[in-house]
Amino acid sequence: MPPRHPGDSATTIASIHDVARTASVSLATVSRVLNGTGPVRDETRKKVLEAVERLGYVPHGGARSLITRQTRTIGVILPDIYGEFFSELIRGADLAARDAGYHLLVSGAHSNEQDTREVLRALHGRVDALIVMAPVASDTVDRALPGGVPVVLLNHASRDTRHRTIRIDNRGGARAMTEHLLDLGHRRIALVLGPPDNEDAIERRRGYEEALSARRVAVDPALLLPGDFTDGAGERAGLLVADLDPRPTAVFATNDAMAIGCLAGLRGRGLRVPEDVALAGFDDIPFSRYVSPPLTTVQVAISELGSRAAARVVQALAGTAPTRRHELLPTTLVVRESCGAHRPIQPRVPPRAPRATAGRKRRRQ
Amino acid sequence: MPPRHPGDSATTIASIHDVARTASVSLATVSRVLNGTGPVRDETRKKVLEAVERLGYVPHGGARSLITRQTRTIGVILPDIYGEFFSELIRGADLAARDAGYHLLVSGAHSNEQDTREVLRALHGRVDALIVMAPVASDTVDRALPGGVPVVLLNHASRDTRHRTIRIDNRGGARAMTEHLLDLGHRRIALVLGPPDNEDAIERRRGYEEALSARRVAVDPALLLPGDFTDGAGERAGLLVADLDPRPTAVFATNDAMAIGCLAGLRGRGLRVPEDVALAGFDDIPFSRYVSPPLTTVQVAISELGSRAAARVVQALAGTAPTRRHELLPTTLVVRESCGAHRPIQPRVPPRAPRATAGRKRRRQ
DNA sequence: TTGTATGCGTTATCAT
DNA sequence: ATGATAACGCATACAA
Repeated sequence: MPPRHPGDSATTIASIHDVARTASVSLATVSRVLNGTGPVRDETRKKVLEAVERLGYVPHGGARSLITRQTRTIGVILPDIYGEFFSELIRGADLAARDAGYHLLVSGAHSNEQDTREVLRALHGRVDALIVMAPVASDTVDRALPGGVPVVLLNHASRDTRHRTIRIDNRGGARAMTEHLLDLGHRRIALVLGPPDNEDAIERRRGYEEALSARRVAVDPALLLPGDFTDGAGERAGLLVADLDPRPTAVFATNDAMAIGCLAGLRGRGLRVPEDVALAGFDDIPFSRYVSPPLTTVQVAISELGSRAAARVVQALAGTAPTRRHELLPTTLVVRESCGAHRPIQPRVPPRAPRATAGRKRRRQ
Repeated sequence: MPPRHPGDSATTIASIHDVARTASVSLATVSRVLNGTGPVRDETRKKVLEAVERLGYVPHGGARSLITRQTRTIGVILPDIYGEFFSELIRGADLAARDAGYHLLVSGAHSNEQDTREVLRALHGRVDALIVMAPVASDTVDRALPGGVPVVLLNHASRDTRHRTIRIDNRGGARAMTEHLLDLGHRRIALVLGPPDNEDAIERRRGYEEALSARRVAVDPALLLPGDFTDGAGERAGLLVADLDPRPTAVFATNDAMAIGCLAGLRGRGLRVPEDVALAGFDDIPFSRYVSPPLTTVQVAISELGSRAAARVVQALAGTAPTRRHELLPTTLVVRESCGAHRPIQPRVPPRAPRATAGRKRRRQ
């Protein structure tokens, strides 16, 4: 072997063969030392370790996974929505995955099924399990995936899939919020909708309708405002609400981004929140407590959704604890001030109770 | 081969061998058909494709990458900070990576070097290139990585590394903001610091100090408030500012999360923004325009940071366009209302200009 | 146009 | 305690 140039070292990668040759032992011995399998004499071990150090040897994960038949990687497929939500989801999943010694292979932004299917195929042999949030049919997953790969579907529409699913209790949360507004005396409650084909949006709307029906309040189609989960749509909805006649006394935006946009829209029309119009959101993103007035919303433990998903596939991989297939993640009503339930704090006057602005939480379900 | 049970299909995965046998051709032919390499008779191709379909065969990415020596995957290593920032970064990187036919393998939350090093090692053979944002020494990367892997360091401290780097112009942005506040007549400008060991935080502070020095304004240590990039720290800083004597006339928080928290803190002490204290942030997260008053801040094109990073490693992989090693991403001053530059909008009175609330942007550098 | 044989870097099986 | 060798699933140089 010719002597290496300084710059060469960057391009020459040592394999287990090189280590074996340098240490004058066999491949098997090197492997044993590195993986702690089988007995090795202390002296031999030292020789091997020295060679490893000298050569800067790092095992090739790809080759290893070919024979061990596991990649220690979990694939995550996400739809194309951005913002707080996904960073939290990935964060939660990464934490749980790392705890179990797994990596995360994320792939986002998939609009159509065809696209998603290709990504699924490309992932075969690169991941041990999958967390899928994209809006794909359950059997599409089966088709694209060559079996044996545990899958957990996040917020998936159909309940009758054989795959594991975890869903946020969107309906229950929306129901709780609507009931809360009804309790405050509101009867004309506008709802800012999400994307028509979005499962979360559909469920939240359903919860709203259920709550109204249960109280014998008619669902007025004129109060159903279009939206798409972006703040821009919320702002437009706010303007619409201001012009509605008779004007709704409350607005329930099906996510916080729209609620915050809506606040700007209402303000733009000179309306005060909550004095003129009560406002509520959904998600409890971190900044919802910093808008003024602080936003009443439904808390969703997003990072927990991610971590539970990861935990589920990991335990499926380990073959332990065959928990029930379908899981529902509860939500929490967070009452702040935008709905008018609390007396709004007066500027320049200390609040009556020290922590009066803090969200009071009520567990649901 | 025994007949498969319906349930079996999920556990039995077909390999290229099975396809070859089913189609009565050789392995090579199947490979040729699937990869479009070499000539194949139409009839043979049809046979193979049929077999593929019937067996539900999906190529094994891991095995393939072993021989082709490329995984078509880019590793992303992130530090442990959460929120808007990373979702944007990953989003940008994923978009650019997908465009070039690459996947993203993300791994977050690495506190110490030791931890990071192990992750780096584990990634060998699973990724073709790396985007590293963790606070890790440049030569640690070299050590843990077995060479040949293109790396781009994000917001890395030392400029003298041989690795590619992309840095946000934190210093320039902070300088611009400080100058802006000075232009508005402020002389006592408090600075809410970030984590002491965070490179972005350090650079932002430096920009602040440079701007003051350039104008012959002394840097008062009493105006340097501790922080850690969280909204909680910002809130505490807000309380501190209110109690300072003499009170600063402006507060520059080194990120938006702290600025927003600071707003709450100032409010808690009955101070108005911008009338009593001007306020400015850094990052221009989406919600900074929705707080009231809308936040004056420095815009950072985060998703572009991600996409450029991905683009850089992709082009390094392709061996094209050896762009210069170190890149600086410019920032933009976004003047809204929290700094008092605009006349605050009067509630219930239409603003004088129709778009008076919109942020006015000024390019920098 | 197609098939055979070799190797990618590793672990696992069986000897020794 | 250690070594030789066969897989793992695929691509490819070479032969036919």
